[in-house]
Amino acid sequence: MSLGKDINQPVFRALSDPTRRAILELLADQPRSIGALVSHFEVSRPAIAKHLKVLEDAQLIAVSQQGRERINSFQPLALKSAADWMRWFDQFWDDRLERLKHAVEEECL
Amino acid sequence: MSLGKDINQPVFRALSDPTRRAILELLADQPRSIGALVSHFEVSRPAIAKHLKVLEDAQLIAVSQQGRERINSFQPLALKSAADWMRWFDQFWDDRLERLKHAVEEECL
DNA sequence: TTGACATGAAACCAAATGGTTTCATATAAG
DNA sequence: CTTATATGAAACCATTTGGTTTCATGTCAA
Repeated sequence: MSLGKDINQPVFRALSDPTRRAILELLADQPRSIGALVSHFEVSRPAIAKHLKVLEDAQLIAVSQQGRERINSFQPLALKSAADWMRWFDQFWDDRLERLKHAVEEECL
Repeated sequence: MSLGKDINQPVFRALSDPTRRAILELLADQPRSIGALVSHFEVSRPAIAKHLKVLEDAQLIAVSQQGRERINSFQPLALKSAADWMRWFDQFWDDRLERLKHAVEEECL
């Protein structure tokens, strides 16, 4: 089955946490330092730092040192393969909808 | 931020495991009993049963008892909100591509 | 140089996760 | 009825996860 390679496992893992998804949304708006991110949450700075590490490992963000700050920026590309995996089911979902529509039509005859 | 409601957290949680994603693909092909699923993997039946529980909690599958068998069927609808969340970044990704294209064009002048 | 600030890193912890084995139960088949 | 099948359920276990606190380090500013 489609297990084995599973190139986007790190991405799915990264997306499984709500805080990480929120971080991603914030970084999609604009690149930010860790400190700038922390203020948006109620967890400690090291906690956010760990989340960023997970996101970085999944290549969902890129990090660049700027003086004493680390600027984290969103990396949309990494989302693509995961999004593609989902999109396949989307098409499937449309099919089902279509079938349901047909079924309802039949029933109404 | 978009934390708080997070209606699709169970879906993202469920998708974070490769075995669970593989199960979902199998069920998208056709509904199957637990036993029919187990043969596709190298883990024990209880392990698969637990995965199915997670998928069911996320409403990614529906279960119907048929005699002594439990038939698990894929429920595409639950994927939609999660897919939508991703789709938002897709558009963003296209934007970036567009910007990059413009940047390259500028550079070539 | 001396602080103050932004962060890295380590040690530690409770809870969740993914897995197992064992035992119980309901149903289909002889 | 008896047996084999399909599953549920419980107990248990190692590892991972998400979080903390504490301490070290590098950099900007006075």
